[in-house]
Amino acid sequence: MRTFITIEAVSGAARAGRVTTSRGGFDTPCFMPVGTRGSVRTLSSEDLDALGVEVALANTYHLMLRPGAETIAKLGGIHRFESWDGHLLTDSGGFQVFSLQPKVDDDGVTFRSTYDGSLHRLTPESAVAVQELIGADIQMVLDVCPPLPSPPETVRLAVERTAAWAARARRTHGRGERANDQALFGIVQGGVDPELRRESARRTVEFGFDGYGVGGFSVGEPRHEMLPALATTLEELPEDKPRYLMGVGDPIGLVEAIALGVDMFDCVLPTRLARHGTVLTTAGRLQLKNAAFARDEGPLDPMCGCPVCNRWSRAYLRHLLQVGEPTAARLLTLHNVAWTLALVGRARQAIFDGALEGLRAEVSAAWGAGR
RNA sequence: GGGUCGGUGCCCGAGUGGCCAAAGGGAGCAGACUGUAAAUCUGCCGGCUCAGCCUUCGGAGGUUCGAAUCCUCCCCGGCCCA
Repeated sequence: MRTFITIEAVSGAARAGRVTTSRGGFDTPCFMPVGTRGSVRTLSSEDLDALGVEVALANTYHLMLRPGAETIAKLGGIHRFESWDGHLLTDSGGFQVFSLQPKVDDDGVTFRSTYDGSLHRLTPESAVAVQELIGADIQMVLDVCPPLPSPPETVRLAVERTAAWAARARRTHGRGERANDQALFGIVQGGVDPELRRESARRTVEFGFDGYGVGGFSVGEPRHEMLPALATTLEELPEDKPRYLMGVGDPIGLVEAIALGVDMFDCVLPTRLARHGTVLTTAGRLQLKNAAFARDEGPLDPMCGCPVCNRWSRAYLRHLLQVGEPTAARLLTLHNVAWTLALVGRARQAIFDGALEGLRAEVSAAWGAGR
């Protein structure tokens, strides 16, 4: 089946539609809460169901090390393993190229396991093979993601290698037993140079992927440098394929990118902030640890209808945080994910209603100065 | 009653003549976090009219140019003996 179709363009560049995969459809724009080991850490698959998460993201890097792709395959694949019926996207491990500072050469990457220090190798071909074994619905090609700022030649090299690796991944994909049910996304690089982005996008599109990831952002660059480069990228990506901005998840970033036409996002920010006590609200970020909330009986966000806001007070949740209860991390994660999902849902509706500008203004006002 | 070890900043706990307002934890306060090595990291944390001064290391005296550190007595704990 392995087909991806975005329904119709609505309201100029911004679109809202439905992507179809072998597991059914999901709405776009959509947000994927990111989990290190295949789940969202403090949340279970059951929680994700309850929250209405459409696509979950798992990390190839971790799964190939523990429990190992072969083990997951033996156990019937990642969906069965995690008891997750929704869509599942695996990151190729390319981000580790950036965050774990491994050795990168023309053929692939070598890195050390953060579990036991052992050496491992990932190539465009093996990354695809591992993801097929895991059984992800949507797989990402192995790419090179340099930090920003980086010298022009570094960004250039990342674009070249990513393109070469895309070609190799494309050739490899589909050879596995279940590969026909699985989609493969290419990834665009190019730093904050709009024209290099354009070039990278064009070259990636030539390989004819099922969807396109936009990587290399959210690595330290200011928003005013990201958006122009993102804009030219999107101009080159086909409108009938999902466009996936990797690693962006702050409220302004989400809404601005959606306005430019992005369909999918993933980000650790909502879950990490939650674990550290920062709460996403309609009025902006809220540092729940602040003493000011010790006796605040109100909900985290009066405008939020999530299960946490419906039941517990800021005072209680802050207390859990102060005494180090793991429940605090879980409850706040539940809220932050629900809140982010609701924001993206509002954006989706706003596109249909032609009211995206209003939402942009609202989010910009609440989250303006900070990030 | 005798012996012995000890009483340090909100708490725990280093320090045993100057480099000590006093290590290090914890707590508290504030902040960061964007394809998760991150339940992590950073800053502040006696007071003030703040490159200096004042008040602090159980209490009171004393030795010394100078003491949380040495001496004397006292108060309070732990342990051992009676």
